[in-house]
Amino acid sequence: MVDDVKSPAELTDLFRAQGLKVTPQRQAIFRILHESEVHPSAEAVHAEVTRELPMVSLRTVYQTLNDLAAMGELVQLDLGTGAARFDPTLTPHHHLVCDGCGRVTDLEVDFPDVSVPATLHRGFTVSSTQIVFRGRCDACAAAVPVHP
Amino acid sequence: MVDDVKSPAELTDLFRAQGLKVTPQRQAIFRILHESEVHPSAEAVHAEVTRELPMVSLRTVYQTLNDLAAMGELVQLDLGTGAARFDPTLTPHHHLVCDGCGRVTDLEVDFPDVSVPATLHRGFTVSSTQIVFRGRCDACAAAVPVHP
DNA sequence: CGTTCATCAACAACGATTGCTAACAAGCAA
DNA sequence: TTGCTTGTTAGCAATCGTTGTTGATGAACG
Ligand SMILES: [Mn+2]
Ligand SMILES: [Mn+2]
Ligand SMILES: [Zn+2]
Ligand SMILES: [Zn+2]
Repeated sequence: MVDDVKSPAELTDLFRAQGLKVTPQRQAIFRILHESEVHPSAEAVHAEVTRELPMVSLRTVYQTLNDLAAMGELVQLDLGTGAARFDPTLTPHHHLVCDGCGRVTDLEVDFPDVSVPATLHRGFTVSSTQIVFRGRCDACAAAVPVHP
Repeated sequence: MVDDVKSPAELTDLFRAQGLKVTPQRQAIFRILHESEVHPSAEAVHAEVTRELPMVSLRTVYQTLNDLAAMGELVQLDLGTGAARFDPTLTPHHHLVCDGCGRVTDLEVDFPDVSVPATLHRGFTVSSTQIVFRGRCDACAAAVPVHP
């Protein structure tokens, strides 16, 4: 079972409960995240939002995404693709990252053997484990047969 | 057996073979990388270099680190710690990243079970697998006992 | 020694993100 | 409804890490 980002209605309640106001801009962001199958950057969310509300600033999008991440309703990923990616899937999972187009795909597989051996952790306390498989997605592999 | 960055002498030969000149600045960078136990950022390398050669510009450091990375003699890591880190250990391995101080520690352990199941890779071709354990190093765990 | 290339300084510029602030508008009370 | 209060927004400046540009200088290599 996958723990996804809450529905726009639930996020609305949550924001009100935190004393935050629920604006049309925020509601649009809630909706976009809830419907998103990808791992959008702030820019990408902004591009979506401005299709409905052309005047929303990128600043506002960052603000709301940060608020959601701070509440734990959204996961911020830094995968070395330039911009941070926001993940509406809250359950811990891993990722395939395409070096060609930057596409991020979920890998919902548990690797129970992956942990730091007690003899090697030297006092380090692990709070999260991220596995990133880098390579090329089907589309990018087809586009560049041999050499770039 | 660990495949480390080549010695200053070897890198000197390599640069000459590529038609690149070997300057005191570059030699200092070669030496620093060869002696480094950490995963320095370009800034950190620059700070070291300027202890010997105070006039070396950060631009030159970036240039040389990029040259080395392009030759495959140095690995550039993006671990979400702000600046890129340069890794003198060339053998594939994994990392512990401290969320407190940004320290990066090697984990030279092989996890043979970590791979993308054939039923799930959907045409994705994996070229590298990175495992990052995030958490707190001993020093940072001690510094922040309960709450920040 | 002469050619070539690297370096330097001093910038500007970049992309991603955050800080600042004046103007605005949502929420609430009367 | 009206008006007040306060959170929110848009717009812009600024930040950080990194790269591009310039032209003058100097060093490396053959
Ligand atoms: Mn994901
Ligand atoms: Mn390493
Ligand atoms: Zn791709
Ligand atoms: Zn630490």
